[in-house]
Amino acid sequence: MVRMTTGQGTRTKSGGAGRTRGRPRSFDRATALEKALLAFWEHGYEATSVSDLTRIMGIGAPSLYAAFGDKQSLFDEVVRVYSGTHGAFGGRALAEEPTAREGVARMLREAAAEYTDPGHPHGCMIIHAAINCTNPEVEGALRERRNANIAAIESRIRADIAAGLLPADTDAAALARHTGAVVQGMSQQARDGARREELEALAEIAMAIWPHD
Amino acid sequence: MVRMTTGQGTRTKSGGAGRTRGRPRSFDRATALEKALLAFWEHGYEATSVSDLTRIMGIGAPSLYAAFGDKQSLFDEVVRVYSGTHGAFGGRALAEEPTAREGVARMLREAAAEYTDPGHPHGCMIIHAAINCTNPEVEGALRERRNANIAAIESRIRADIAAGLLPADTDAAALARHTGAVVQGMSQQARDGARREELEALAEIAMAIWPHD
DNA sequence: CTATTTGTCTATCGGTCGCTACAGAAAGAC
DNA sequence: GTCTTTCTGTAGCGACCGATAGACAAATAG
Repeated sequence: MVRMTTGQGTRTKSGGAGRTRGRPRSFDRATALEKALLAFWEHGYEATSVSDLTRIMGIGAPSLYAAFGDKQSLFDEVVRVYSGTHGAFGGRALAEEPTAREGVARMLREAAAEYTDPGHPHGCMIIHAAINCTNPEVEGALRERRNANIAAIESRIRADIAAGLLPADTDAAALARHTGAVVQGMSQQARDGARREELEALAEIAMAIWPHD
Repeated sequence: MVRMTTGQGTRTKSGGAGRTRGRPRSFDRATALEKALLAFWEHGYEATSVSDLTRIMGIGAPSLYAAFGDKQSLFDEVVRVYSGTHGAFGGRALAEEPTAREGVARMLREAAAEYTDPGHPHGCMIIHAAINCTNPEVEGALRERRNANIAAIESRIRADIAAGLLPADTDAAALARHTGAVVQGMSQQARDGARREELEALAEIAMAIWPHD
């Protein structure tokens, strides 16, 4: 296998002038990271081997370890990238819509589209990438992110209760858990082959539990 | 490690009189199968190694392979046992309650209890044991069971529509998918540490989408 | 140029995976 | 008793796991 030897990789931290010292990296770090993201998303943390990663990223194992640390720190970085891109629609919806109800409605609508997008693996990586995992740190990190997402929904609902937009006796925790469960179930069903319209119909039904207009 | 040598294992197929020929099995097959079930339930198919299994089941690897075939057929048998015991509450609820609504309500109520039972691993084995799995047969087998469960809910709803117990324009497929999503989300949250009362509150909210009494 | 620094390549490490060959042990058949 | 059948324990198979040592390549610094 012939690979490029004329290094034209991106300069990290090059503030315009100063190039780094030694031999330049022969691959684009961000591109390789995106490849790793897709692999982890599709197969999960443990089912994606370092050998899979080096093949998909197009680099050798020593390059991977030099650029990203070990497999676990590569995965950590992938999770951070995912949370800021494909996984950010929920937080955006809650932050940008005027009410919790509209925020959740948009979250579910966008989840139906995102989780079935043919351009990338189906479902949510945070929900599925470390389910059957022998590494408790990796498993726990994603669990905390899932619970944090539910807590964010609950917090948004509490804000609406405080603002008088929802009845004072609303069970914010249970309502948030319900929303989280619907999202998690939608992700599972997207992985199991559900189509976008099916998830949209599911989401619409789920919204019926909210106070109607 | 000293193990029993006086064979008193169960006689398979012994119709009362005729014992089988050679050396009797030194362990109880059903008990060992139950141990394997708990291990697979807790850690999933791939994250449970044959070495884990032999240690937990208290037998050597050759005994395991002689009694159960390979790892995959042991798992298949575990799944069948699970579906007939811990995983049977949903089908029972749908079959025994007079309406789909009451069936689903009972299903969700029992799921909250079952998924958080401290006597065994949390959540549903069918939903979680083969998520990050390199074996497509195992992964596909559980996916088919999940989709079959949703189809069973849909079928029960359609029966109520035909009987006039639900409005004729009810979207049975979407309603069934919603129920399935709630169950799957409850299972995930049970794994993530949710308590029984929290899941019960979640389930109660989910029931609000049905026509009220 | 040489010296230094950093990345890539080949080849491999020790460990674990699922699985099994083989010899011996424990039962019934005779 | 001996013969046959079946199960058990040891010991190890080839394949893959995550990770790295060491030699070489490609850049800058002087």
